[in-house]
Amino acid sequence: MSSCCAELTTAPLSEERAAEIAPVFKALGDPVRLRLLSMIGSGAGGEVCVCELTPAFDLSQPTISHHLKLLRQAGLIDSERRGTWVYYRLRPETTDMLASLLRRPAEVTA
Amino acid sequence: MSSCCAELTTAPLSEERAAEIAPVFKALGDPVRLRLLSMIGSGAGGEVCVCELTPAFDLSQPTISHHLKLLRQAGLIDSERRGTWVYYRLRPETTDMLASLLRRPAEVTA
DNA sequence: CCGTTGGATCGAAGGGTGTCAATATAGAAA
DNA sequence: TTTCTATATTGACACCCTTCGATCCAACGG
Repeated sequence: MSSCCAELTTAPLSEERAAEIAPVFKALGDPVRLRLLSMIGSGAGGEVCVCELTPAFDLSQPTISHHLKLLRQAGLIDSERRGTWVYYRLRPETTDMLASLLRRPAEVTA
Repeated sequence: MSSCCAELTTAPLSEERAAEIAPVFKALGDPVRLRLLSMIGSGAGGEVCVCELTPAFDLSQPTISHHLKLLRQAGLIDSERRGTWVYYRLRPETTDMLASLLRRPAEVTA
């Protein structure tokens, strides 16, 4: 899973690589998941308890749990159970990979 | 549509901003559209003719046209008709916005 | 052991998405 | 105008996705 050098603007993506990346963007393509990810990513200590996420939305607990599962399956977050509670944290490798994919090659002094 | 400073990892996204951004990621959440975007983004002269895109896939012409429409509605590409042909080009402001949103704040010298 | 609480999973309902064949539209050429 | 070619739009179908209530599982406290 190479993650270098503005792939989007330098060469056409291979079919395989596109199939690999698309699901990650798809996971980001929902407002609830986007907010969940930003809450997790900006959480103090780098992690957030589910018990803090669920009440922040006007959605049922199973729905939030479902969205968290999708984010985890996309490789965007990780979870860890400690006692009764479950904590989620960002996986920066994944967001970094997407960011570098979208970045433009440094202005060819047009 | 502010686009500064690693919003994802610094503060929770507002409901409104999440609703604004999610559709753009959603447009990227399909392998065909990702490949289309990368072909357009890496096209010589900054633009690519539809007549070059359509035969590159094992899909019908209406299907490609549909995906291009979605990418355009998401603000990721623009189209221009010149004579019989239609040319698509990248809108870098949009991909730049996404990239900066995903970027991490420069390592707090952990 | 039992009851309670945090979280995940299941199953179903409703709306959305990707794909196609058929058709429509825009421009060039005859 | 008539015809041909390049894209876009329409309508239909199968599948997927978000959401919920109901239920299950794991961990702690009596």
